[in-house]
Amino acid sequence: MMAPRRCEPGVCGKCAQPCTLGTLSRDLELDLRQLPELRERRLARGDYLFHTSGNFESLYAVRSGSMKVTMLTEDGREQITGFFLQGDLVGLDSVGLRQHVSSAAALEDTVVCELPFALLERHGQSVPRIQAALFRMLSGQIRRELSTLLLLGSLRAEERLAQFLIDLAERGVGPAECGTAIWMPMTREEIGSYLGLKLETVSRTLSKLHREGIIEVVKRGVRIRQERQLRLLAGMNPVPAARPRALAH
Amino acid sequence: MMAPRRCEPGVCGKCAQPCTLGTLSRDLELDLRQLPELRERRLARGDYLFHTSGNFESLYAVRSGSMKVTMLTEDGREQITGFFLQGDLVGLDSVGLRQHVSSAAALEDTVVCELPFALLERHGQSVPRIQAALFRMLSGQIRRELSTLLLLGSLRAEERLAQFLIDLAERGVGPAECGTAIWMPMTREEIGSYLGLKLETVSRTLSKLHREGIIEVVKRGVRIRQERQLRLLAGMNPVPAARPRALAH
DNA sequence: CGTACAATTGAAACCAGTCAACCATTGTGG
DNA sequence: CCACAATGGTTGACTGGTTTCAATTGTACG
Repeated sequence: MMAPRRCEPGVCGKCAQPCTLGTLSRDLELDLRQLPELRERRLARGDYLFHTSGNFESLYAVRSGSMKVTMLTEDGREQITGFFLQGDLVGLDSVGLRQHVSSAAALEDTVVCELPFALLERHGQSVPRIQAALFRMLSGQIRRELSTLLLLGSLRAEERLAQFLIDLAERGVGPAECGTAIWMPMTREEIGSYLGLKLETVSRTLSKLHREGIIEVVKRGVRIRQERQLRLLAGMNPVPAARPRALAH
Repeated sequence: MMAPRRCEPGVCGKCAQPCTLGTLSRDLELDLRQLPELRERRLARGDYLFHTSGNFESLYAVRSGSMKVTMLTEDGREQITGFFLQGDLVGLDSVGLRQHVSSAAALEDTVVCELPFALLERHGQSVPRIQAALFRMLSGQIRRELSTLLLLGSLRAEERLAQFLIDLAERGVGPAECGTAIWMPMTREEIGSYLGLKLETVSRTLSKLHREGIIEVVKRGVRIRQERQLRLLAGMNPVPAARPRALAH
């Protein structure tokens, strides 16, 4: 029922079969083929890829499955700062530091490719195109966070959810339109943590959107019924933007 | 009355007198001395350094004064995504793109040093230390935004203001303590835009903190009276963190 | 089968937003 | 020089969206 995710070709090091490396596969494809050091890691739901304060050594490209990245506030509460789906790059927030500032856990069975940052840095030094690609990835992360920042700063619950759903949809296959199915691998509480809402509010708001016929919700599956209405709620132009991948990660 | 700002030595290109370049002066000091291309720009309050959709070409280091960076939501509202004080680097959010995704305006009379990004990129290519410094700056921006994200996602008005004030204080001279004076070059509305609050709420909350004797507010000047209480409100440990510069920008 | 977890829904409390009035400061033009 | 408008700030009363607390149902997994 739920949509399969985009799968761009590209072979990364030791992975036998073709795998998706998202931005990386676009930006570094040719050069990545030549990197022999890429390791693969398999995670079950709940497994941590790294923890806050652990040594930072690698970025991770999500091959399949999905992850959440969390941070702790100084007084001990946990908040999700991003969801990472197939093709996304995890770990950019700790570049330049010895230790991770966040933790990453799998939301479901997940496979990632490990990209040692020292290696990327070294290659960036000799290949301008790779250095530029690394800059692009870092600044891309900045912009995704800025989108979330705008969302948290000025939108109401309904609008946040609408934007969240459209973002999830557009990170799947093709543009979000009527009938598009969205798979949400995270709990209501996790959605709330990311959107700055309580789980009850998430549940209530999803129910409301369902009741109004804008979406159809069945557990963690959502189907868009009135794309136009949903975009309107999200404060977006009715016409899909030129470059989708706007929010989250 | 208000505290002077930290002033690290370092000479940047054409600027005759020593100037503060913040992170840059720490990371690139030696190499920057050799760059002849650095231009200086002077802005009056309200002047824009760049606009959304304008060509992205340079980063800007704030020598004196302060700036605000704003973004537009798709439905046209404006939100401030960061304040930049002396020594901060403006423009990182558009690295890797042709056009700026944000606008930057001076909050008061301000002087900035222009750092053409192509130049930095070129130098990063030949000098590993500079490439690493650029990575650090980009990832530093990511982490500052993540702090703001946590703030917007889980704190109440009072807590947001407390954290905002401590951040402003610590970006001044030395640690925030009782008696520390803070200068806020922005309006209540601008503070609210950044913190996800309405200007009335900002005003009311500042008044409340004043009434409780935690701070003293006189127009745009604030003096910390009960540091411990303020940190408590901000959800911070009473003891100042090892590395201050946590939030905002 | 029962425990644990996820999700839904209702009712009441509360925090922040909205609307509005008022004051202080600044700058402009008659 | 004064009048007046524009801007920034403060405060009050009211409204409303979200949170909080609580009860209930459904679902997965041992």
